[in-house]
This record gives sequence, structure tokens and C-alpha cells, in this order.
Amino acid sequence: MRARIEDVAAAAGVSIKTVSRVFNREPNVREETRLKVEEAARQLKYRPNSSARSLAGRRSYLISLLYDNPSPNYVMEVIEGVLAACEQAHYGLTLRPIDFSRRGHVESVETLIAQYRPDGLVLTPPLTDDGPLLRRLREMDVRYATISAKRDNAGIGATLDERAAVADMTAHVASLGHRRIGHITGHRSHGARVWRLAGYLDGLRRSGIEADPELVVEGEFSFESGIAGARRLLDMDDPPTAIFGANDDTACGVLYEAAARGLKVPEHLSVFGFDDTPMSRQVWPSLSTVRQPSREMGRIAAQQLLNAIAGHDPARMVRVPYQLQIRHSTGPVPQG
Amino acid sequence: MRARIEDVAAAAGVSIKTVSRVFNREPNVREETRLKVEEAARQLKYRPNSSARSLAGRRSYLISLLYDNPSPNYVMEVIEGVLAACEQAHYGLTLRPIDFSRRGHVESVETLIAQYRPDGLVLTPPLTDDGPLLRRLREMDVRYATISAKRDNAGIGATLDERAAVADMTAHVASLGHRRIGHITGHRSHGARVWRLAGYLDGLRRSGIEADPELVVEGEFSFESGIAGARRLLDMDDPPTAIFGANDDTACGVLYEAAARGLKVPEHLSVFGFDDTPMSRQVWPSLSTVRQPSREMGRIAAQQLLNAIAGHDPARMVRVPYQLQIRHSTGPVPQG
DNA sequence: CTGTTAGCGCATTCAT
DNA sequence: ATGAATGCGCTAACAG
Repeated sequence: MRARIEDVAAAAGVSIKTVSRVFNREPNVREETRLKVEEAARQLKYRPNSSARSLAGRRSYLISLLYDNPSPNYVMEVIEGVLAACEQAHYGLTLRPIDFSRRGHVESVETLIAQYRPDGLVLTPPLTDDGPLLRRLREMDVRYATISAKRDNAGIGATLDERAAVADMTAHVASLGHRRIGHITGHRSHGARVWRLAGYLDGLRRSGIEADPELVVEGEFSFESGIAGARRLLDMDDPPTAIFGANDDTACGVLYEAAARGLKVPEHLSVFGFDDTPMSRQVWPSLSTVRQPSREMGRIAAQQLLNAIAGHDPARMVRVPYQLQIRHSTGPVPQG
Repeated sequence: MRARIEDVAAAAGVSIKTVSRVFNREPNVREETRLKVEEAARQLKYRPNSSARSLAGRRSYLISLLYDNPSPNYVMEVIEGVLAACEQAHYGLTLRPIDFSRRGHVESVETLIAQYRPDGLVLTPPLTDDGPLLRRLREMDVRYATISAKRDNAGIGATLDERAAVADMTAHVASLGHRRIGHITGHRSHGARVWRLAGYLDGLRRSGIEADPELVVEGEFSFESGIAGARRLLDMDDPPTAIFGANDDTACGVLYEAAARGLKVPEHLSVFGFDDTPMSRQVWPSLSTVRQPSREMGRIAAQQLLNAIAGHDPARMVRVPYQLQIRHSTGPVPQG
């Protein structure tokens, strides 16, 4: 019923190995032969059976995406990008949600590997910085690419200069006259926490503002932590006139708390975030933030991984550009 | 290096067929033999190679999720649920984003099937109602389960009584004194559009309100269509005092437009949506909406599909309960 | 540049 | 209740 490689070979009048060569883009096939094979395959609607390919080729033609991220938007964008890269390379994707905070997450990855034999993994934060996991992967000799890893000068994958981005954004807000700019940090396990905090401090310094440690409060990249952080900051005797939430969720928490208090944004308080999630455009006022091209980063990381697997082009760590999105939540410092 | 079935057989002193029987829970194995095999497998850390299993067994141990949905939150929740069901059944999941609006989407599914041979598919709206696709699936004899299909009395999967839910919610808002309640509909291709519109009309009728066709405007389940719809409704000579956005994105668009006009919610305008997305809690004021347990629906649909594949328990269409979430965007009708 | 010959690791007859 | 033989559809050496 379903066409097999030998049917295509027969139809094209060649051997099955030649068909295999065509489909795997191997060299040593005459253009004319290739066309014959492709035509036959099209007519028969031939699709290689991936199980047979995997079994014979000792490769799964599969990569896995590991994630432990509370932000569905982020994960979906990364998935889209990874899928785009996979499709091009005729690779499949398996997903693995990991509960990073639980014991046994390394073992969960081991099971995944034993069962599906992915040819490589794509890691998202904070798994990118999980020492035990990375160590085990190297022991097992499993390739991986990272997205936004803390150590962004090693390995392969995609990163963005979050530190510079936040510094630029902070300096921009300072240029609007703000001198007391608060920051609600990200979760301790993320490299992003470190980069964004450092960028915030860079931005202040560049603007000739001395950092006030009181204005930096703990957060964890969540909406709730944005509310809690905003409360602490706004309850101060000398509250900040601008607040940087370590990501958009956090910043939206700040917007929420400001609205709950009847504080107008940006007239009374400026707010900015990071990520450029869809929500940042859909709140009122819309949120000033840093655009992080997550889909593109997923695509690039998967692409680098697939390059490494195929052994073509030397794979590397690609730095993607950021972009400030100045919208309506930032404005001049209030007078008085 | 990696243990194979024959290694286990040798270690246990049995034939490979016996090992196969144990791993596939087939009958005709003495308890004593079973234990021996299991012990040997554990020692050798044996994991069946899924490619070989698929190839020999003509089953992929894989199901595919097809989606074409602009809402990342929704898709992620469904994915989580489906993954949960898969894990339990030792099944893998492949994803297939479909561009429903483009020609050739049926062929894209055919390619997926030819290549990965999934043992079944899970469909999300609006693919659940795509005639040509469904017809082709039946022709190819591919099983599928649906989530929120338009025809929810046939096939297997999960549904929710959206019509009753919206009727309840609409009646609740009417009970707050509102008499002019507007509705921004969903996209034409979705069954949800029909159910929710019908529920809205039911709710009005139940509250003794005559429906005004002018108060129903076209939308498409997007934030932008919420803004556009709100503009049309609020620009009317006798504007509604409450607006039902066909989903939360749409309702958030209404909130946005209201804020842009300086209209206070719920003092001047009540707004409600559908889905209970995270955003509905994170906007100000928080959105009254209907909770749809998407994760659970994904789990159930996958579960039913896996049941059908295994041939156990007769699979069916499961109706899951809804829940009204009354938050801060709905309130008494303004006086005067 | 192309074809031939062996398996990949397992499930599946059919014996016993 | 268990085992031996056959092949799933393809890739991987090696020949030509």
C-alpha cells in the first residue's frame, strides 16, 4: 500500500542505494539520475519511514527540547523556532518539560535519552546552567545547544546581550529625568537575573547615577513577584519614579499594583520590562521593554545543533541583536 | 555498549521472545520467568529501542498533536495535558503546527503520517471542524481525538459545554442590571464562535432581554479585533453597558480600548471573556471569564485516543465541567 | 558515479 | 509456556 524505497528504485530504474543517496543529499549522484529518482518518489508519494531510517542509521533523526519555564509564550516561541529548523533538516522534535526544582530531573533526562536516543538536545534557561545536568550530558556524550545560557562564551546555541540591552534601556529612562530607578530582579537560578541586574547597574553608572541598594528587591520572573516587589518599592519613604521589572511578567505585576493604588503610568510612575511578550502590547498602558527574538533564538540554536550533528559548518554560539521597544509605560519624571 | 534484547535473554537464560513477552505484558509467561527477566533487564539497564520496536511492530508508539491556534497559552496547556497522558502510556508526542488558511494543509498532514506513522492524532480547533482534513483521515484510516469540536456528539475526545457556560455568565451579568450587553464574536472557522454566540443569546433570553443584532459585531478571537469591536460598540448612540469578548484576548482588547478612552471598568463598562488565560488575572481590572480546563482537556483527549489505540475501555467523547470566574471587570450597571 | 550484501533490534509467525 | 526462524525498511560498508 505505502511506497517503499525499493518501489521508488524500481520505478526510477536504479538501485535502492541511489534512492537513499538522493534522499540523504549524499554526493555522487548525477543530476539526471537525481531528477529521475525525485520524479518517481513524487509519483509514488514516497516518504522514508523514520523508524527504519533510525534503526539502520543508528541515529534517531530526532532532537529534544528541554524546558522548565513558567512562561508559555516563551516556550511556544522557542518551539516554533526549533520546529522550523527541524523541518528543514528533516528532523523530528520531542519535548521534555523538566521540573528543575525537583530531585531526579537528571534521571528524567537520562530516561528520555535511553528511550528516544535524540541526536541532540536544545536547552532553555535555567536548565542551561544546571551543573549536574550538563555534566551528565557530557559524560553520556550527548550534544546540546543552549539558549541564553549563563556562560555564553562556550558551547553552541544562541544568546542575546541582555546586559547591554538593559543598560541601554535604563540609560534611556534616566535620560527622561529619572534618578531613582528601582529594579525587581529575576529568579536566582537564571543567568538572566545576573545579566539584567548588571545591565541595570551599568545603565545607572553610565547616566551618572549612584546605585541605591535599597532600590533593588528580589523577584522571580513572575507576575506575583512584580506585585510584591512594587509594594515594597512604592511603600518606601522616598519611592522610585521608575521601576524595571526583570521580565514582562514582573513589569505587568508592577502595572497592576500601580493601577490598584490609583497611580497613573507613566505620569506618576514609569515601568519597563524585558522580553516583549504579547502581553506587553496588550496591557494599558503598553509596556516599554526589550525585544528578545525568542523564536529566532530557538531556530538558531536548533540550527547550530543540527549543524554539529551533521558535521558541516562548524557550529558556534550566535549572538542575536536586541531592540528597545519604547511604548507608553515610560515617560518623563514627574515634576516636584 | 547498550544492552539489547538478546543480552537480556542471555542473562536471564531465556529466549528473546520471552523477554519480548515480558516487556509487552503478553500472557503465557510464568511468574518466575518474568521475575528473572525483569531482574536481568534492570541489571543491564535495558531500554527497548523504539525505532526497532516501531519497525518490527508496525506501530510508532507515537501520537501527533495538530494545532493552528494563535494563542500560545492555549496550545501550551493542551501540550502539557497530552504529554501527561503520553508519558503514562509510554507514548511519544510529535507536534504539527498547521497553517489552516493555506492550501496544502491536508497534504502536510499526509506527509506527517507517512513519515512518522503516528498511531493517532489529537486535533484542536479549528482543525477539528475541517471537512477535507477529517475526510482524508478517515480515508487513510487514521484515528483521531478532538478537543472542542463543533460536532461534539460524535467521535472521541473532550468537550466543554461552552454554550451553557456563556449563557450562565451572560445571565449573571444581566442580573447585575445590565440590559444592553454587546458581543464581539469569534472567528468564523471555529465552532466556539457558534457555541458562544448561541450561549450569549440564551443568556439574554433567560434574562428576559430581547437581543439587539446591532450589539453583535464580528471579531476573530484576537486582541486587535477586541479593540476594533469595542470601538464600534462604544461609538454607538446607545452603547452597551457590558461587553462579552468571545475569548480573553478579545476581552482584553476591550479593556484596552476602554482605558484608552478613560472609561472606567467596571464603573462605566463591564467586560467579560472566555478561557481564563493567565492574562485574565494579570490585567487591571482582572477579567471575569469562564474557566476552560485546557490542560485537562488535552489529557483526556489523548487518554481517549490511547484507549482507542490499545483497544481497551471503549473510548468516548468526554464532557468536562466549566466554571465561572467572576473577578473585577464586571459590576453593577451604571446609574442614569 | 552506481549497485550488492549485510545487518540495525525487535515483533511475529509457527513450532515445540 | 517457550523458542527458532523470518523480515520490517532502511543505511552502511564495500565492490564495481
